Amino acid sequence: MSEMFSLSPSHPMPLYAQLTRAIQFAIATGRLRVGEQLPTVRQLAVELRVNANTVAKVYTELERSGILETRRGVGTFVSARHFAANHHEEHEKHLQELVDRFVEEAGAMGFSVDDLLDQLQSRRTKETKINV
Amino acid sequence: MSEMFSLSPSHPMPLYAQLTRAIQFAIATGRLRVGEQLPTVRQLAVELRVNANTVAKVYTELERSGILETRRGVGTFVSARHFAANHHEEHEKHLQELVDRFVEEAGAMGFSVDDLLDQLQSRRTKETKINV
DNA sequence: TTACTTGTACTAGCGTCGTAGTACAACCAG
DNA sequence: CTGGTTGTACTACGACGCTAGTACAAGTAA
Repeated sequence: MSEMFSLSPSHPMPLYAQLTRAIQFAIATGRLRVGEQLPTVRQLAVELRVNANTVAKVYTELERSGILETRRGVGTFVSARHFAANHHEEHEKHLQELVDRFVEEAGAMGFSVDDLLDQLQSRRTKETKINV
Repeated sequence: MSEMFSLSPSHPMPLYAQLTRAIQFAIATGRLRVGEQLPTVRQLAVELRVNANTVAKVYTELERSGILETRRGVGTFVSARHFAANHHEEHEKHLQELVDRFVEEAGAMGFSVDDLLDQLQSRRTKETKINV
């Protein structure tokens, strides 16, 4: 494990957000598997040259989302619960919220839902998306 | 013109952003037509109980985007240039950027483009969207 | 030119957010 | 129990963004 994740302090996106995304992405793409242990808060903090609290906040937040599971004195792990049966409902809800925001923003710019559909359609055929 | 726009100071979205959206939306829906004059910076500031500078910044920004046109000593108007022939390319570019962000965010959450398409599809049939 | 309108530039204050520092609490292994 | 690990709570500082205040510049109309 040379470098688990990588952050750019100069990037406008805050460190904690970058790390959150990185972890979610790693799980979604299978680079982190269910049950697997993540680096220690301090360990990852040193590696990323970041305060331990920043890492801890990310872990806490992801635990709240049900993605991670943490045991004091042991470590933090990729949760199995998140991938259980009832997970679908929650996940679906997130998707709905995301699309809500998206449609709203697009509307303010004068785009219709159909415009968005067209754009997305062209992407579907053009690119080969990473499959989880 | 009782109240051109309305803002919520308590809303987390900053005033300038609210106003920007409101103006864009008014133009997109035809409530403000090409060539029409907008309220004066100070006039609108008083009406919205906001500093004149806040309104001015919004006007300036929208002028940069080519949506408005301002003439000193006269006022600010809805630009015709923005709706010219070459406007389409630029507008299309904005749409692409928006969709880029969208797909990226969704990807981080583990959603595929097809998932997004499904969600959007259901919205298209469910709601009757405002047509510009 | 002069009076009055318009938008603009500069500055300061305030709040919020992100991050780091430090000290604490829970847990495991011996 | 004891030493060392783990995550956690609290606090404070710095930076940035948003808004307001004030003074200025450019244009119009008489």
